[in-house]
Amino acid sequence: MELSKNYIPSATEEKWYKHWTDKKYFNSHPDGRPSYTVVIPPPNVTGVLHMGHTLNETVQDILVRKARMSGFNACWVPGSDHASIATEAKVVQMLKEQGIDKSTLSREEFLKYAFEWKEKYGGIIYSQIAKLGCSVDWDRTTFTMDDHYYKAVMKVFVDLYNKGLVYRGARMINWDPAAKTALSDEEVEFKDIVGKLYYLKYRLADTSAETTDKNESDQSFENYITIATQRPETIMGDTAICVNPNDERFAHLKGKYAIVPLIDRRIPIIFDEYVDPTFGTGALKVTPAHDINDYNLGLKHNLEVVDTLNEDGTLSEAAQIYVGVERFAARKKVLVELKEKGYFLKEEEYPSRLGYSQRSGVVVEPRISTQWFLKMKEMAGPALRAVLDGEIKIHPGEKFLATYKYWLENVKDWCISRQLWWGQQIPAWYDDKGNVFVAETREQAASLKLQASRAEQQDGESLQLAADSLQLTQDSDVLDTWFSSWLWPMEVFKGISDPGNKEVDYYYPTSVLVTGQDIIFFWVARMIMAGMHYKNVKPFSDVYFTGMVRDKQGRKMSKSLGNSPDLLDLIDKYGADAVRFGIMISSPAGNDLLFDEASLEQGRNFNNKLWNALKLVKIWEGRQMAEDTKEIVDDNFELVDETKQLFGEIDHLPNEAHLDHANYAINWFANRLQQVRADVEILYSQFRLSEALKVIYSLIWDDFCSWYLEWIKPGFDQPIEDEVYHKTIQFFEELMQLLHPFMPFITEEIYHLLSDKQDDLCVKQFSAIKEANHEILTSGELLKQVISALRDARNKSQLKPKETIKLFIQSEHSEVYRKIESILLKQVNAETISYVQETVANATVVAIEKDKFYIESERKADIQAVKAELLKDLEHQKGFLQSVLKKLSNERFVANAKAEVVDLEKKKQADAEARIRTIEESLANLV
RNA sequence: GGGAGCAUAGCUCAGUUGGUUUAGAGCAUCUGCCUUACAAGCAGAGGGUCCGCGGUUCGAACCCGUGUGCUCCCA
Repeated sequence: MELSKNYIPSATEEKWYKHWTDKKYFNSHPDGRPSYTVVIPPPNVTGVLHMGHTLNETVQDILVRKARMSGFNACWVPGSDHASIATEAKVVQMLKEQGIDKSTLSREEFLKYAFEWKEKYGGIIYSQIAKLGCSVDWDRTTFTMDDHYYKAVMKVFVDLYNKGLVYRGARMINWDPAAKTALSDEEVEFKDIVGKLYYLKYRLADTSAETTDKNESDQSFENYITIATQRPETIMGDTAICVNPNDERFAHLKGKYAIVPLIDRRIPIIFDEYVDPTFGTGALKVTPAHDINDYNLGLKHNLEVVDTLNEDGTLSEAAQIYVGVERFAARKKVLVELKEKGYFLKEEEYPSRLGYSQRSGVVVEPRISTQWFLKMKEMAGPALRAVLDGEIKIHPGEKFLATYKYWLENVKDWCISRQLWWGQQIPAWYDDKGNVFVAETREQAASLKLQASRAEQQDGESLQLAADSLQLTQDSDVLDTWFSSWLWPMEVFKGISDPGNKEVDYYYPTSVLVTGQDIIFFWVARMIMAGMHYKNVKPFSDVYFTGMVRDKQGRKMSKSLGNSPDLLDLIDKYGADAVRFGIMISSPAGNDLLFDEASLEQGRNFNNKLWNALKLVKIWEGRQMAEDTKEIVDDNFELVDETKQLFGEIDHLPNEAHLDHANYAINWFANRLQQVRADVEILYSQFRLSEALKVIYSLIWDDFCSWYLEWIKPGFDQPIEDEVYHKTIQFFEELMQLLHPFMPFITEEIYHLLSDKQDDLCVKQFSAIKEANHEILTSGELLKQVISALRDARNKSQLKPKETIKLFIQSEHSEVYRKIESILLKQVNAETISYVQETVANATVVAIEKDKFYIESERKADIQAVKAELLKDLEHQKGFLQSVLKKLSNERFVANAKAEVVDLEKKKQADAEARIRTIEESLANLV
């Protein structure tokens, strides 16, 4: 079969993904095997996968595929969440473009449009997940608004309400004036800004007169108090001025009143230690409706609450002036008027922080509003314990444990209601008197009301009203999306809607949760809360936090910066395997990763390397020697003596040495493979996937391609021994298996091209790892070292690759080199190798350990260059010896250090001395 | 303001309980090669005050203190 020059990903990716899904390899059903369960962090239904998702999904796929190939019943559940605010905003926008105003629609009509929109665009994200090669069980795809999921959310809400954990009340909440909904504390992002502090004069009211004189505003400001504020547009909501009781400057104002500028409201001057006398002027204007701290002051001092803002952020009737003007425009107008009327003193720059809505991006308005809340203190305890006790392990732990702990210990109640339509409508019903009945259905709510009225009036006669005739109105708000996604690890297996079912018993708790560190509170902590509350069992054993994906310059990827590449474009350009490789190789666990397309190029090059190695091996196919099929190496990779003899007796073997050195190479690589497999296993267990990939990459590129294949490569047009060929195919297959979780497509493709297969790599189980033989590994390292040093010497002597050399080896253990002679011969392009006892004159000399290698060639050796090289090495060795001697001559070192350490230093000394002798002898020879 | 993390080659990072041949890798750079799988490649090389200062120790990239710089979280 003719193989293309380069690997073409597009040709194979679709084919294999279809094959895997047709074979139902990704579908999981409970069985006797241990489960390995992962639930996808549901991307929101409106979106497309960005680079952060790509990293995330790749990590999960690696873990899941590895588990699937290691005896586990791997189950990866895909899905998406309904993203209340984001989706509603998009649907509203779409309707607007069609000339439809949301306010003209009924709830039902709007939801019909929203579901249509979801059907149309919700699938994009799934096709991207598939493109990336993710081995999810598509039959389990879950959406947070699915019927069973909806019911589960209702059930949980009602249950928590009945337990007294969910309550309704008027509180200061974060209000998004663009989305016109409440937000939770976590949905507010604070940004540093340079704000302005405006100093304003408030006249003091004349205490002698009960009512203020209309003419007062014309009077000069003889008696006034100066306040500093960042929000002059809120002065119309002022209901007090507060000063510190210990501040002597204001002591005389006790019991006095001040007049709010522009609207002439008379407000008391109150005293509270909350006020910092050193900030601003030491006098604080108190606006209980528009600041959380002022709100608390208001509660304490029984102040009036004047809400001067509408839900869309414009000034309300209560403001009296500039009604209907947007808040920031109003600020400008108010300032102008304050200046005109002489209330304005000065302004200064002031570094501050402002809260922005995570969803709409507008400045969040603190607002008093009646909302539904979940008590968090009660939920936090078990969630904290599960992590602190180590039941759930966080990776990387040192970074996030403290954050997690702090949040849970200081958590405030969670505002769970949203003034939106897209989402689970709150299952609370009100009667005309404002009584609330919380139940999963209207009927149950009605019967609750019936019961309540029965309890109230014993008279049964008036209660003939049927439940359905009761005029109940359902709460028009929906629940925060996170109030549904916190049930995710349970409800994807219907653990809430159908508790105790077979599936949830088998798959829960899940194995690992892979997600971004930015949703540690939004989602991770709350999932742990829900899991502990409803199952009293952790939702997952490990949490793996990936870092943020940034661009090359370290900036966060964002739509506004336009620095986030399109995933499908990248896959088109480099192939899915290369994208996976690129993002993983540059992604140290838990650290942010600087995304650079160069790493994808590296991935594509790696694909190509694999492809070319395949081509080389395929050239040998059919060129194998018809041969006795006897094994040449046994299970321990040792050469079987019998086989050795057998080959020795076969006269048509063209190059006995070739088999000999091929056997050496096979033995070495077999052990090297086992060694790396063991290393990779440890790295997996520590979630150090980036390093695992690096190790595998190097094993394939360096050890397999650059060394092993070169060592066993037969001469041009020469045949290859059947056994060497098959052993090589086997190695190649094992390497593909090892790499498969990281780069599933090309590995499956090559696996099948190497030889005819009935099975698929995707589900091929890993064999047990064998203990590697360190002797052969060390020997291989020495061989590599010798080859590299001799090649370096050739380079430095400016020998062309084609020019041959005569190599003389002076060693006390020449048998070591005789065993690998033919490899050495080929690798350094020597025409002969001889063993000598004496130095060889006028040759380039290379000293390695205690052995000396002389290179003789047509080209005269550059004695000066060789000498300089040796002197440099000598200096280094002497310096090293010095440091060792310094330690050994230190009595306290010898007395205190462990015996092994001292012995090691002694060995270092002996080795260094031997090397120095070798170098000095070589130098002497040069003169 | 409170807390956490980080600082090692030009860049991105490893470096396990302090001792493992006077610090390792990948990428980038430089030199030489179109060598019969691969120039998206091969062979080789150079490159470090382990952020500064102080301490503990026989011995510190590693432990402690301190300063500086960066990042993140929280208020």
